[in-house]
Amino acid sequence: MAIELDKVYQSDKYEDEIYQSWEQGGFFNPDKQSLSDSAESYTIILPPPNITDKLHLGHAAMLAIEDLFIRFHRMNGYRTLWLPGTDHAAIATQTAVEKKLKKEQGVSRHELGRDAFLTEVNSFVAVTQSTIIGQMKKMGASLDWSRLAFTLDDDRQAAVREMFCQMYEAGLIYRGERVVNWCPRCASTLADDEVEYKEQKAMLYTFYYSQDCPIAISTTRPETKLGDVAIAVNPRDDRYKQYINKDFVVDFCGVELKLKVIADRNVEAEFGTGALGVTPAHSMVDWQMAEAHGLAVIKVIDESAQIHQGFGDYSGLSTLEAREKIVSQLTAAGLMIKAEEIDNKLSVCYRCDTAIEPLPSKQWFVAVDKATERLAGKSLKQAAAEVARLGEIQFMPERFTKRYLDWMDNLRDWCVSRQIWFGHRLPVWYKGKEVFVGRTAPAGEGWLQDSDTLDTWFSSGMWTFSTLGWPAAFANGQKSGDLLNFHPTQVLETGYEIITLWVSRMIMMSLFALGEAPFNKVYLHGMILDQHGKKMSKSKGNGIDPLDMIKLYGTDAVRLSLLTGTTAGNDSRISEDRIATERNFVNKFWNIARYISSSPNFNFLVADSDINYSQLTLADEWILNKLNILITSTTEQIKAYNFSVAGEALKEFTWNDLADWYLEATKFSRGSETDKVLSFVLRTILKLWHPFIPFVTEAIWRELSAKADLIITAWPVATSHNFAQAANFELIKELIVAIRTARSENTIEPAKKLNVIICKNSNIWLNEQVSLIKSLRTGIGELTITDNDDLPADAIVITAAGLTIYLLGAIDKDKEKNRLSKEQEQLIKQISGLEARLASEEFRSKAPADLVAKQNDQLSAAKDQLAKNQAALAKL
RNA sequence: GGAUAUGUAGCUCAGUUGGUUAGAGCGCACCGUUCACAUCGGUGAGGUCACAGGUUCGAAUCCUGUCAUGUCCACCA
Repeated sequence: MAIELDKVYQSDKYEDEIYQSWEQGGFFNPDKQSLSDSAESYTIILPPPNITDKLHLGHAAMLAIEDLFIRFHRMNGYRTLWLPGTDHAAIATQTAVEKKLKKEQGVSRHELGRDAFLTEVNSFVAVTQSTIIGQMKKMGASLDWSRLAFTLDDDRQAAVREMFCQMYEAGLIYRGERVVNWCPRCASTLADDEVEYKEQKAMLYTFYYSQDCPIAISTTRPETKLGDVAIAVNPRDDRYKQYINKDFVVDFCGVELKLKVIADRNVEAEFGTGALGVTPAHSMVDWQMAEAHGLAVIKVIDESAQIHQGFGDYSGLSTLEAREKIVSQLTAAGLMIKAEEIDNKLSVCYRCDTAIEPLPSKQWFVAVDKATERLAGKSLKQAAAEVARLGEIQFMPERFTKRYLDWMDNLRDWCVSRQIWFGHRLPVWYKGKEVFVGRTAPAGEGWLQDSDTLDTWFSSGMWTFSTLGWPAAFANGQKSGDLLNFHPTQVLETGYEIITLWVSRMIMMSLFALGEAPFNKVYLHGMILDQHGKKMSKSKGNGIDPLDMIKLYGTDAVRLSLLTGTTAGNDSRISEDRIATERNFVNKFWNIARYISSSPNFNFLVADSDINYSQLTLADEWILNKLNILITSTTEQIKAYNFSVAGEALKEFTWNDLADWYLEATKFSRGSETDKVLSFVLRTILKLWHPFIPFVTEAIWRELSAKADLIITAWPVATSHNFAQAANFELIKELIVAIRTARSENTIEPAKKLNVIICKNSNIWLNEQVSLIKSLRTGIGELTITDNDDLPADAIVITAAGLTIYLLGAIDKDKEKNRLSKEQEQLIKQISGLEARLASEEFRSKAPADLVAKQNDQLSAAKDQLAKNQAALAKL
């Protein structure tokens, strides 16, 4: 029976309702699916978005890609879990709330106090979190909300404490002093990744420490020289070889320094004087040199960026004041050789842009180089590198393996303590000199918990298993429950920019906690850029809000624009035009369904086996054959993560093959099975398209069928039937295209119909196809089929599909002449090229045989064509 | 400085292990339709595949170098 659909697909009429019914149907939850016990698992843990802000197009792309993988596997019968969550993003969130409080209430976090401030943060988080979840649902993400997690909720807090204690017990977490990146404004250490560099001009001073020291040094920070313990030179620098290992005691602006001359490869002979004053307390490199050479560490600058006690007049001065004072003293004493302006990169805090002070400080570290029994005698670093080297974890695209390994090999101990309030508080308590590390507070009076919190990546590093019930689900080395069913996960899909920050930490922590990698594959997507290739950002105002686009064009259009035209690891550009184009496709798809379902004999529930293959028309065979190939290629491409290629092929089929050819053909040549074929094709492409554009496919499915829920319908399988007649429809197509082309290339009076005579020499010729050719937008008036070669001299002759076609009508002969001679030129060029190649002995001996044969055929075809062309030209 | 990627039509991008005359979408021009489609369909114009060498019977594809752009890492004392 015929079904009436709206003329235009209205996304807002369907999307929310469909999402709700999916959710209520429990289709996102693997526990609620009827699956055989042997069903393989397919798990993706969603990279948790920061709760600081609403989602942007990058998130939308991530959701679209992962949802595609998930829906595909769900339809293929996997025990499919996609687990949602959000990240507390410690520093980022704290800063956001601090700014908000300052702006709205004019108070700082210190004025509020820790508890009151955290209450503020938590209410902020509650709001943003629900916003983000709402956005994910708008994107159609089929996430299992029953397992929703937050990196700072109770379960995750318990897991983090457990992890910290286990690592401590294994000797991998220690408290130590090291030069850390200290932000004096945030009063916090920063990880190396959180430091940014800013180009600026700086003064480079070159001077002698004192009259007694023969080596001059250069520095931009003379005030730190109060803490120097050595002078480093390049071992190959002849100027200084004689001084290596000598000690100097100098009076540097009133402060006594003991300086040892050391040789170190890291010193560049070309820079400055080629000699470097070593200040272990206030420079990362210097710290490493000091460690390597067993030198003392003298702290000059304190946490508020002032000169420390014990430096006489300098104590209490700001770094800048101290610098000016030292410079003027050196100048006065005649020790200053020169002061020049140079380009310099200043390290600044990524949150507040304040200059970083490298400072020695007591911090908690994860030892990455220490061998442990938990990792069979390997260190975290070794174990994490090994899984990538052995291919247990594969990066897509592969080139990122190298980036991962390079970074991993150079990894230093990971400083995990942060001096901020929002986050996982360290499970560490102090009483005097005593230190206690434990899952709960120690018994007894007087214990004070460490006020620091953990680096946000510590908790997100545990994300794949802390969300699946660890540690409770991991007793005596045995996994149970979700952890058993869903870990390791199959694929981590994320942006390439956080390989080092996040991916590496997840690998280390999973190896430590469970002895297994957290995932098998890492699929890396590129960044979403604007149409000019620039990063989208709020300050530039070039951002596109996915929700705005969804409102205007529908979720499916947004998804499709993010899923096609991309390749793994490469950035992609997106514009509103792109999304509008995809909306047009979605609407086209809807109208295909509308057309098919409007047939009086329409029956959506026809089974594959209902189609009688012996009753098919050429067009029926052709489309079924195309569809069969499409099923196979789509399945393979998605399995290989080439979803963009799969999407392009689906679009090609749907728009060009199905809509432009098959549907048009059915208007003029309808076989007895055509209605069944139409239903079958529609049903199949709805399934194939569903992972890409879930809403419109489900909407059509529901409108046409009593049975709901395309989302859990089985993925189509190709048939082994051989559609022998399919190729003959290709010939008809070719013929029609040739007539259309000839018509469009020649000037024809608009009202005039073309009369066409086809010279028959093929056995595929069927009467039913004649009407097809006549009607299919070719503008043909009369069509004659004849065996007679004796045809009108003034006709225009074209050939296609092995037939000779005569066009009669008001045709511009000059244009036709022009066209024919142009064609002739091309043919001659082609023939000479082919002849030259085929004449070459080497080509015939070395090229594959089928290629040679193919090109031979081609040559004779081209020669035939040329003869016909010349004959036609002669007639004109 | 090291690494990595990119450079293909006016624009956005495909191009799998080397193999006919290098493709798609958008835009543009022309023709045809108004019969499922805020239309739709067809045809066409436009490319020294960044540049220069090399390997090969054959190179957009492999190798070397150069240039441009992007990104990451390290360092800048």
